Amino acid sequence: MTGWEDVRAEVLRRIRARDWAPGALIPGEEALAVEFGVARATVNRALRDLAEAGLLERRRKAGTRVALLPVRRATLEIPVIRQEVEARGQRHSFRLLAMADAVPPVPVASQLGWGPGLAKLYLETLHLANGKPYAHETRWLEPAVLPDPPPDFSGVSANEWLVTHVAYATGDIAFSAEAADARCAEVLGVAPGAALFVTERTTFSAQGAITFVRLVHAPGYRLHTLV
Amino acid sequence: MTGWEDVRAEVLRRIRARDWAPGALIPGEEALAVEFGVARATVNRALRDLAEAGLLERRRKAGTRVALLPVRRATLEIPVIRQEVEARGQRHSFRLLAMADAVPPVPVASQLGWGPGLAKLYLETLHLANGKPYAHETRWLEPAVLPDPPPDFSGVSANEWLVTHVAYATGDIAFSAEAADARCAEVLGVAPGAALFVTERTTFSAQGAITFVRLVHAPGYRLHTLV
DNA sequence: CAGTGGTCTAGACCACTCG
DNA sequence: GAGTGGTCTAGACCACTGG
Repeated sequence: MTGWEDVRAEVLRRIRARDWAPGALIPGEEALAVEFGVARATVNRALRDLAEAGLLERRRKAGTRVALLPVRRATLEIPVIRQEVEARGQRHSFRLLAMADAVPPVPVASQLGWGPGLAKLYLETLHLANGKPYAHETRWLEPAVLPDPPPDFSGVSANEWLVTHVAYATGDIAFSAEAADARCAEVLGVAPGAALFVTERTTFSAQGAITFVRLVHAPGYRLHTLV
Repeated sequence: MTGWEDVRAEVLRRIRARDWAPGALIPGEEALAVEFGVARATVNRALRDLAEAGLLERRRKAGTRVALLPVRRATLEIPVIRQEVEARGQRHSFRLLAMADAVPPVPVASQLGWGPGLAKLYLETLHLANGKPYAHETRWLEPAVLPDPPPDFSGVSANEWLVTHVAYATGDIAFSAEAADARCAEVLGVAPGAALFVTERTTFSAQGAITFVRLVHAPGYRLHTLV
């Protein structure tokens, strides 16, 4: 009946009830373990969870404090586009619009740590949901990560091939709102200047930068947190 | 030398190296504990972490499998606006543009489970960074959560008051791109139709809905994940 | 129903850091 | 230096769920 989730719930209750005010030091793990009648490891698990959520601040020797200004932490799921479309009950397809060796623009190259003037693989893909434009993908890809012969990106989207073959890399994701430029407007079938949701991702492996991808979503796209 | 992070690193290496292919069953905790020469709890901690990151799928009795299409999970930090502005090295200020009792529009009321026709508190705030428009906040607030007398929202932004006084509630966050309407354009000083980044949050406590807030950010706003 | 992960315990040592 | 959280261990029981 008294598991770590119960401990977490009780601690959370005390925080909300301001039994423990923001900024205040709360009792140590040992004391709480005695009070709740559980092992210290159980208390530790509960407090660690609340700390990860941003509600507590823990430091050795200094003890555990209630966060002064709790930073909301939210988790997003970024699925493969095919999954995303199919989760909406629609049929996913895509068209490879362009594929070429080319020198990436300086901002892209510098962000990925690619030397200036080096040619990389450029891919432009239009994703469709039930045959209607869903997202416009432009991608720069380190050709060294590809096998020989390279995969057929007109049969498998680069998006999906990378996830399953160069998986589990680290990276950075940024979201913004941008006005549709001429190319996006044409491809997505919207008016130039329309407000579009943009996702930009850089992906690194231990060997270096793998890819930079920019996804411009069709109007109406919303990104949702879990819970 | 052999902690749970070492175990996680080694498991991650095997996944990346495809020693364990996507979809494949990996050895049980007991077996791995023996192999690595650690306690089962240590293996458990490592595998649980990888499962939370979306790289493994664990089910009792069925065992642990490498995720077929690893869904990228990203964590965002949503700070209080004042912190956000100050983190950029700018000075935060705000102006309370409107405050009134009013009946929220039907979509808002229904999303929050508020009965139709009930009046709530409406707040409209402009946040400034170094005196320049930063974000336009429109908020519907359950008046029952306010103390008597209510806080002075022209002195403390509702954003910040709520975080420190009704903190630690659950909720839902959505992001989208929208064209500036006349009001936003005027307040933020941009052209009507400009592409703006919009954050919408609903917040619930155990007692029910607390608030719905819509933040329209000035152009150039980018939302970034942590690593 | 049997196997796997999920959790708890009691004790221990360690790492960090505050005073 | 000493107090606090971070982690490990060995063993145990439990909960879920696949076959």
